[in-house]
Amino acid sequence: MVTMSEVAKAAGVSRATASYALRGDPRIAPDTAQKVLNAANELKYTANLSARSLRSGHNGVIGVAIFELDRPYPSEMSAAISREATKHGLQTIVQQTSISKDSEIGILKKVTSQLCDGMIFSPSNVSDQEIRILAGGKPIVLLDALSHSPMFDTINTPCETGAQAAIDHLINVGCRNILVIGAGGPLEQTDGTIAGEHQDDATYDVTQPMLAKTSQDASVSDRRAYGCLQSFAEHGMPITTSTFLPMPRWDEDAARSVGRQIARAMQGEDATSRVKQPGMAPRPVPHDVDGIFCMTDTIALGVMRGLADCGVNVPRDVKVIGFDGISEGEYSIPSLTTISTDLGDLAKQAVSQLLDRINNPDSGREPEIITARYQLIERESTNTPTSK
Amino acid sequence: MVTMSEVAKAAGVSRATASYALRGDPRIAPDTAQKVLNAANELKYTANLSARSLRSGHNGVIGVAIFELDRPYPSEMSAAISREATKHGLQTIVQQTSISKDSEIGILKKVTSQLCDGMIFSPSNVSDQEIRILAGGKPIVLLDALSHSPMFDTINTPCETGAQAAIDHLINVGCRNILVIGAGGPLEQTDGTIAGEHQDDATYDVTQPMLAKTSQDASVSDRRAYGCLQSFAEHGMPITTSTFLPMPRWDEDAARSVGRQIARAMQGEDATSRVKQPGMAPRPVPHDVDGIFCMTDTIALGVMRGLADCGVNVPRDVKVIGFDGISEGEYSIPSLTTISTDLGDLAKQAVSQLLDRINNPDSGREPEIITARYQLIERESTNTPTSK
DNA sequence: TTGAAAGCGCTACCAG
DNA sequence: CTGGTAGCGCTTTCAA
Repeated sequence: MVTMSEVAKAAGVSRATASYALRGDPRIAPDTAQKVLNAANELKYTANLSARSLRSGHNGVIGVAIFELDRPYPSEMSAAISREATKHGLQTIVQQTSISKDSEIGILKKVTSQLCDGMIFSPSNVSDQEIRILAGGKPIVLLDALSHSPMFDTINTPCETGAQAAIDHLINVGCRNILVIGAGGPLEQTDGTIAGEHQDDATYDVTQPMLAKTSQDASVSDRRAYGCLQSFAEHGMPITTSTFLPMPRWDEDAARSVGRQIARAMQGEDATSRVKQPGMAPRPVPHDVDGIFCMTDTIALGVMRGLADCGVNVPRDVKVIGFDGISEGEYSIPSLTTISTDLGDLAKQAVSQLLDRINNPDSGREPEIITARYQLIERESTNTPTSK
Repeated sequence: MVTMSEVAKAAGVSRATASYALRGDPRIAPDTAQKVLNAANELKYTANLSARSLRSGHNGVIGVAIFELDRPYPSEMSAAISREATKHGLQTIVQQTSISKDSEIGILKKVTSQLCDGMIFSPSNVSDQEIRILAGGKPIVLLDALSHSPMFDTINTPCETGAQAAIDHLINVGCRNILVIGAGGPLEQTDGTIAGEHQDDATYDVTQPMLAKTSQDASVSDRRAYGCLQSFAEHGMPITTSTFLPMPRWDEDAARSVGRQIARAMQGEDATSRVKQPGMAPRPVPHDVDGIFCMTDTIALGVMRGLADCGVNVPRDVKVIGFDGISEGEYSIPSLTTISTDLGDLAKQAVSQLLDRINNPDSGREPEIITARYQLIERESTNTPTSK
């Protein structure tokens, strides 16, 4: 491995001069600098990042820590951040935190915060407090913070407005019995049961539980549920104990199973259908559902697959809209209408905030909360017969 | 940031002793070690990776460099490697190399080889020679090398046997006019034209061009094309100038367009159909195609989407099989039959090779070439009426 | 405008 | 078994 000393010697200057010249410091005379650059090229010199990092405290690398690498949304997000960082001359390294939930903390502590000048982090199980400690003073930008007033700059996905737009869209295309999948909604209580469930599936005044919840929580699913409520309220549509169907895990397989059960309910095989999921009490599901909003595109694709398993046609029998805008939804059959988070915008904001913190470590400015843009992308899964 | 000196002081020992104790060196007395560990815990000490790396030359982190982060196959592969590395107590960082082709080299040089003890690299544009220089002496394991005799340990996807199994399967389910999408096959010449194309789509003796090609090239598509040829030969099925349909870019959008054009050809709107793709001369496509093998699942999903756009039903009108085994294919409609590369096996082999090189840098053993396992997963896209 | 020298935090060699 | 100590390669004062 060729070191800076060798370059300096080859160029006939001192190590210090070489260091300045290589980073383009103006205090070095142009021709001296050129000599050093030539020598470096000649020897194929590359700066040792560990040494640089150790000495100066930064190395031009930022970290991205996401839950899972092999899911479409996080991986598209990481790719977008990576591309954005490149525009600023930064390198990006990505880490998945999920491998073992217990070790999530250790992973962050050990690598992401140490190898990088700062990190963009999508938290799942760790609190702000813990993150602060893990980061070791390095700048952090959160993606979808878990609390309303996070300790770090935060870029949120457009949960409230996006979800509202999703329900608006379903109503616009004629849906009147809408099911929301992946969120407990205002009726879900902390013990996992559903408020008013005993009320025999009738309309139920949700004002109290709704307010109680939305003032405390800030999880992605709660914020999206809140957006749904806004839309329902504006359209004067009542919600019932079967409007929201929570899912213990947001994965495609579970969604497919839910899709199948909804299909059977729609086909009336069982008059009092309830959806069963592992680790959750059975939940009632409306028999006359004509529109479904899923918390993520992945859930939507799974549900659509489950509906197809049982011969229910989307969009003819029921319309489906997702959230995220993963590219998979463009090529699925039917293609998926979705609230597409603008990942380019999200990445731009996240990198910009992080850079500001890296470059002005002592600015002392308050954490900023930014919401990324979104776009409603209408595709086949909510087509109406006349609209095509 | 708390340093080792502080831990040592708190524990009442020297820095050296602290260093040994923290890494569990047996020469330190158990109770001394415990004292140090307690102090470290107390102070929330974390080792500085840059310093460790600078001094000892390794830090327990391995790098994975893939082309694109936001495509299913590479991201699933990275996730698998990441999980495998964890089992060995290693951390993994992932980088995408594609941001700009020009910068691919710079990225490798600057980060992946410097921040890590070694790297697993899926090459796209750089030669072995270049990689060797970029790696700066760090161990490298290649995924799907570009040459037959690479300079590094290499884990290959099961191209030949997998592709052969794919064609075998299509033939088994009754296909007689098979189209291979994404590879030029033996007839594609270095100038991009097709040998024997003037022969009016008739059967054409491909022995010469086939041998000429397969003895030189080792790209993934060539190796998969070779597997196809084996199967065709064994079944006595002739190949024609329209058996192989190359694609300039393996992306879903281009595949969808190809799918549409094939659909139109099948529907006989144009008696002499040719598939047009940007940057490529129009290629003939068989009108009576009844089975399609795509070089990747992503292409297959795009093609199926294109066929669906034009009302062609899979598997009724034509059967489709892909390659890779991405999870998307399990939930697509129809679900996709595929040659699924065993990513667990691939990851295990890759990490194991890399670890051996890291731990025995001077073993001098020859580069090893390993082929990962695969599995044929039969799903709806090749279902026959009787088989379900 | 350049050079000398002092470390960044850690590991690994020795000596005790 | 433990402690002193010399750097890993670089950046960054401070002098010249």
